[in-house]
Amino acid sequence: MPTPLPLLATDAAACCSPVTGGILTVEEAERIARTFKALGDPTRIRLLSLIAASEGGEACICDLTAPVGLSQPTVSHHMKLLVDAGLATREQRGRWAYYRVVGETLEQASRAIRP
Amino acid sequence: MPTPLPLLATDAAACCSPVTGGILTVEEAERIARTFKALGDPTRIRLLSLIAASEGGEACICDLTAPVGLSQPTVSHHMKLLVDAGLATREQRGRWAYYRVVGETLEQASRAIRP
DNA sequence: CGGATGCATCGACGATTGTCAATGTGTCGT
DNA sequence: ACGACACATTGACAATCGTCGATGCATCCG
Repeated sequence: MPTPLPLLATDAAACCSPVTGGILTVEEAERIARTFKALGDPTRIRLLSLIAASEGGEACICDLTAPVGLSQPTVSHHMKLLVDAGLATREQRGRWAYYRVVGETLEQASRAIRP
Repeated sequence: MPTPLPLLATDAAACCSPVTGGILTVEEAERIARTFKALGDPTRIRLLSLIAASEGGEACICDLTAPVGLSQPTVSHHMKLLVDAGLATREQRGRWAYYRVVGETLEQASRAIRP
């Protein structure tokens, strides 16, 4: 079977014009800025890094509070922002909430500022 | 000659660990977040896009105020932030201040979040 | 059932941000 | 030299943000 349907392989790439690829509309600029705003805090950058480096690529809040040195509510707050921005996912399993990094969103953001 | 000295060919790449490439130090996270903070505003995203799309890849404040629909001091303020973040350069020529996008910084930021 | 655990939400606080009008600074043309 | 121009800086304001302690809401275990 010869790789049947590439089809929308470059889907994520086609969806968004890069910053340096022509004048962006206000809506496009707002969408792009929303993602980078979520990335514009050292604690959140650190949280993404910690989750990505965790076993199985996932971590719960209890694994994250100590490394970042902040209170549990604050970490929960940051994780909510990351989830809202599409940079992380949340999955409740029993008492714990497991977070994962969404590579697709990171790649999309990365592509948006590739010069 | 068998590709004599690659050496520092990947210099810009080697300078900064990516977010998903291991646990970042606080300093690295702060450096990365500083850049994305500057990119986390729709007006600034739009300004970069406008400058990059301008003739010669440069633009003065007077070219930018009308498209973004903000006052001249506000545009000056945003451009100062972009320059401070290393995302733009400023060159005074006569009465005008010409701004350009710094592709290297964009690429570095892009690389930092490549999953 | 009852206590303990993991997390989210709420309310509050100081700090930062985006915006503007007014003003200051340097440069050009007449 | 003087007015006009392009831009930066200042001061002020409302809005947003990052943080915490206190509290609420599930879920698990004995």
